[in-house]
Order: sequence, then structure tokens, then C-alpha cells
Amino acid sequence: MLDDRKLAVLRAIVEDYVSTNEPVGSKALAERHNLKVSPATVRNDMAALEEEGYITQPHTSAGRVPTDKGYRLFVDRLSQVKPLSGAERRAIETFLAGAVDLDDVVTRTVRLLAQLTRQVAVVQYPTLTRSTVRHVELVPLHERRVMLVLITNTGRVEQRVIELPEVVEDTRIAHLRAVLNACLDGCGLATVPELVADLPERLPAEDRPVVATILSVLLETLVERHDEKIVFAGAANLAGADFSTGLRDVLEALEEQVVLMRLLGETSTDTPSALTVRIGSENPYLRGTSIVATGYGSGDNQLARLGVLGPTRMDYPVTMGAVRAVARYVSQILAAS
Amino acid sequence: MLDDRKLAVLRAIVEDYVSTNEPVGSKALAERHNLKVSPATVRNDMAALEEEGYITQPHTSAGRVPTDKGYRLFVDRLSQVKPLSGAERRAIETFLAGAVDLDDVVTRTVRLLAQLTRQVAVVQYPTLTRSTVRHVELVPLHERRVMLVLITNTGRVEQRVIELPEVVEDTRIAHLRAVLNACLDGCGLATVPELVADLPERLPAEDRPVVATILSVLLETLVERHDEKIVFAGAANLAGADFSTGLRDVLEALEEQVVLMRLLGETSTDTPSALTVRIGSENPYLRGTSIVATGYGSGDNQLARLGVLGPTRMDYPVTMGAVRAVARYVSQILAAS
DNA sequence: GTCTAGCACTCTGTGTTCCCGAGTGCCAAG
DNA sequence: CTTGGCACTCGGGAACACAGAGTGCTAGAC
Repeated sequence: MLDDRKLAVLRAIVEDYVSTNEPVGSKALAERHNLKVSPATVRNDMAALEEEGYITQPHTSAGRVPTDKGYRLFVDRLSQVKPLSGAERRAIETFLAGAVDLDDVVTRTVRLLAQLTRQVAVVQYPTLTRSTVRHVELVPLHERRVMLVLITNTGRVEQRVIELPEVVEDTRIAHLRAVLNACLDGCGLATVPELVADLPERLPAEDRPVVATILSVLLETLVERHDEKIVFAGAANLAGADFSTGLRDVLEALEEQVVLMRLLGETSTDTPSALTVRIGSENPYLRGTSIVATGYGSGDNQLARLGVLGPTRMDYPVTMGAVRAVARYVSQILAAS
Repeated sequence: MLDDRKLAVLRAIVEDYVSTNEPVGSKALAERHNLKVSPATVRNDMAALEEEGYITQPHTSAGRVPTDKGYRLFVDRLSQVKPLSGAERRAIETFLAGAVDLDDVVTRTVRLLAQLTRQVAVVQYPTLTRSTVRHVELVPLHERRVMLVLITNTGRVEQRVIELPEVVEDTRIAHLRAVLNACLDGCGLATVPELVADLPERLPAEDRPVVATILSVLLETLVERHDEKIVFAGAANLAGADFSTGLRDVLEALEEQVVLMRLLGETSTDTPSALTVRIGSENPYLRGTSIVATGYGSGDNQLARLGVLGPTRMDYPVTMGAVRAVARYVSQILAAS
């Protein structure tokens, strides 16, 4: 159905359209790429490609533009991820290496990715569920108030102020802290609920109300942060591009954590570090945009996702290369800390 | 020079232009507002106002548009801050009351303000400098690594991982923690540097290298966070409005902490809670936008600033009312926690 | 002196028309 | 199967006219 030359034509159309942002015609195409055939032949191929739904023309007698289906074929079969240049790699490395804490890592990553791709970058905070407890801290604030601080192995810190049902002395707090740490230290967050389930029973009766209060807040913290924070950067890059779906919709989606989460998609369990590309109408919301995303995290433990969002008309090979490289470097940083 | 009627005309022009976004002419003006004079008279007044530089016309024979100077006069003398409706107040209160920690307070505030004003809202995190130390925590991670956690009275938590110059046992860490807390608990952050200056000398010689390392990180944390984090929300509201300075510039400024900081401006020391309005060219960058900002914080202790950013053509009375109200409520919330 | 009415003038924005050129589809010949 | 030729289509820009809104100015009314 689609011989090699037709595929070459499709590839040429995608590349030209991405770089010029104008419908590409048969003549210009035959000239710019050395296809060694005449414009007329190219026209025949184009007619076939249009018949199959890979390209379309905005109006009768204008050049052709790739459809979502055309981009899909291009990404799947006609292009290769383009690796970054050495200079870019070094720049990434040094930029990320300067991060002082998890917040900083995420902020730097999202900015870096935005600058590298000239698109909007989106990064999800490493999720708690697969991390492990590094330390639980109870800080007495007033006689009936303590602050719970939960530190994970990814450097994440969660804190909550807890109102206690009774006055508790500092020494008891210290004791509870020791008990909690003995129980939870090094355990996966997902296992915390079952680990603490019988904790009140193992303690003297007078401690139980206090412990119950603390545990309920602890569990609540875990649940609430289950769907994670997402940050973005590079919104200014939207100003140039024109989206079929209004700019407003895109900006709204970016500020809506839930929508953004859906757009980033879930990591497929078998190949978590694979690049996911969603093109145009393949997206749940925001039909007019494409998303290139991947999972990242330390070692074989995939923790979260990051990616970029841009117009369907984007340079997929370059974008995919940047996303993949950044994901690898940030995973490396997280593993080292 | 400017009698009452001329001022009334100016007010009418501003109000009409804000609501219609079109140059306003003498006839429409005389009809819509009951000025009880003929269009011809209004024209004379307009000519005078234009002479003085309060209004201008985009082209010969189009209606008049307020200049920055015109808006300034309007804000200073011709308008009053418009209080929010009861329903709005209640909505603010309940929405902010649901916040669980400082991060949450700030996030909710910025979203609330964006929604309320239909502009871009900007909120600065409460600065550390005027806060006080509530607790310092040292958490052993590995034998040569500890995590420093600094908790302030505003609920803010800063953490840093510290590489120690030598292996330090947990009991020594605990002791150092006690010393640090004894020294710093309850003290203003600004006074921390002098308080810890002679700390190494007061300790046994063998502790000094470790303490010096910890203190240097602690001081660094204070300095780095001195110019504070700023968040924004409501970028989608920019999509409708057209800025003289391109949309791109605005979006870039929003992602640039430093610029944003300059735009929010400093709290004047004498009246920290006063509303600041910067109109168009009065702004250091972003000449085409206006900013309504104010300080907020618990009690008489002004901690940070918040405000909104929008086109010069904005509804100042309503915006000022919203900013003031939100600042008050969030101050209240912070004071209570 | 101040306001009003009338009038001529000056723009912008819009709609119309026209035409060029890029691009196509189709056909017949190589 | 490829190629050159040819008629056709349509979008976009230039030129043009025109209606409408708004102005400034002047002369008259209060």
C-alpha cells in the first residue's frame, strides 16, 4: 500500500511543515529533498497519502499538512530519537548538579526542559508511594501541639501540625518518636498503614489517644499526597505558537493539577522508562496539543513522570531526545542523593 | 484648572473604557452617564483633559482613552475601594480555612485571588527574615550525613542535607541539636548569625569542625531564602486581554522570580498594609501592565506581599477591594496557626 | 462667561472587487 | 510507472469606495 517512496514523501512533508509552519506543496518538496522524481509523481503519492488519511489540505489547492495519523506514523516508523549534543549534555549535568534539595531539583529540571525544548515543560514530583521512610520527627510546639515531619529517601519532607487531645510532656513525645521510627524507618510508604495498624495496642493504654491522633494525621498525609504535585515552566513559549484549541484552554489545563496528571499519563508497568508520545486527538483533553513524556526515578524504581507539551506541529525527534536525556540525568541525581 | 465636572467626565471615561474596552466618545458619554450637559460641552471638557495629559485619542476622530496619568488621578481621587460582597467574603473565609500547611495556604491564596479578580495573582512566600525559629532538627541519615530541618513560627520548613567532615555518632548529633535549640529557639531569624557566631568557641575543640560545617549550611539557608519564592496563578486570564507589551513578555516576567519581586515592590516601612498601585509606565519592567499589591502577614509583623497583575485597563476599585480583603484574611489565618 | 447647536472635516473599519500565484487533478505521451 | 502540460480552484493581498463615529470650531442662546 505504502511503498518506500511514499513514506519518504510523508517524512519530507512532516519535516518541512514542522520547520516552515506552512502547507507544503509538491514542487517545493521535490526540490528541497532530493527525491529524484518529478513534482507530478510526488503529487500522485500525495494523493495516495491523503486517501489513507495521513495528510490533508487546509483548502482545495493549498499544500498538504500532516494529520495526527501522519505524525503518528512519522514518530513510530519514520524517525529516530535525536540524541543531544555533547555541549547540551554537559550543560544539563552541571545545571542539575547544583541543586540543593528536592524542590530545587524539580524546579531546575522543569526550567531546563523548557529551555531545551522551547516548549512547556511539565514535571511531576516524585510520588511518595514508592519511596521509603527515612525518618519521622515529632517536634513539640506548645503543650498540646506537635509538628509531624516525615522525611523520605527521595529527600521529600512533609509536615503537619497536630492538635493533641491532651497535654503531653516532651519526654513522652520523644519516646513516641523513638517508637515510630523503630517501627517505620526504612519501610516503604505503601506499607505504612499496615505497619502502624496494631501500634496502639502495643503501647500502654494512656498513650493510645495521643498515638491514634498522630497516626490518623500521618495516614491522612500519605493519602492526600498520593496524587502528586505537578509544576510547569516555559509558558512564555506558548506565546509564539498558535494552538487550534485556544491558548486559554492550554493555560487553564496547565494550572489544573488533575488535568495535567491525566495528560502526563500513567507509566506503563512493563516499560516504565519508555517515551510516551500522545499526538493531538490522542490526548484526553487538549486535542490540539502533543505531549512527549516519560517516567523517571532512581534505579529501577520509577517514581514520577516528566515531559513537555507543545503544538502537534513540533520537532518530535529533538523533543524526544531532550525529554529522554533530562529524565536520565535527573534520575541519576536522585539516585545519588 | 480641573473643575468638578471635568473630573466627573474623566471618571466616566475611565469607567466606560474599562467596561467596554473601546475609545469612548462624547455623545455616548453624555447619554450613559447623566451629566446633564450636552455632548458639545463634554467635548470641550475632553479637550481640556487631553491638554492636561489625562486622556488621549488613538487616532484623530476616535473616542478618548485614559492615559496612565488619567488612571492615576482616577485611582487617587476619583474612586473608592469597593468592598466585597458578603457572599464573596464568606467564600474566601471557608476556602482559606481549609488549608493544611503553609504551602497550602499560599497555593489557595493565589488561586483564590486569581479567580476573584480574573487577573493574574502573585503571592510571595512569607519571608524568613522576620520570622522566628521554632525548632531546629538534625536527623542522622548515614554516618557522615545529616539532614538539617529548620522550622519557623510561620510554619515554614527548610531542609538541607549536610555532608560532615568526619563520622559523628547519633548521640553527639542529639547533643548538638540540643545545643542549637537552646541557642536559637524562639529567636528572630535575622539575629541568628550573631547568635551562633561564638558557638564553636563555647564547645569542646573536637566538635568544632562539625559545628562549623552545620552552621555554614544553616547560614547559607537563611541567606539564600532571603529573597523569597513567588508563585502565580491565573495565567489563563491573560489570554483574553491584549497587552501593549506582548503576551510573551508578561509570561516571561511571571516565571522570572527576580522581575516579579521588583514588580511587587517593597513594603513601605511606615504603612506596610497600604495598597500599592502601579500603573503602566510606573512599573520598572512591563510598562504595559498595572499592579495592585499590598503587604500581608500576622499582626503588626508584615511578612510578605501579594497582589495581582493585569492590563492598565482594569477595574481598579474592584481589584483593590479583592486584594485588600484577601490580604486581611490570609493574615488572619497565618496569625491563628 | 458658559453652554449648546450646527456643520464641515477626518479618520478607521468594513465590504467589494479584482487579480496574482501557488498548488492541484487529470490526461496523454514517453 | 513516470513525466510534462494544462486548465482549474482558491486564498490572500492591493486598491477602492463608503458609512459611521467622533472631532474641532464657530456662532448663537442663556
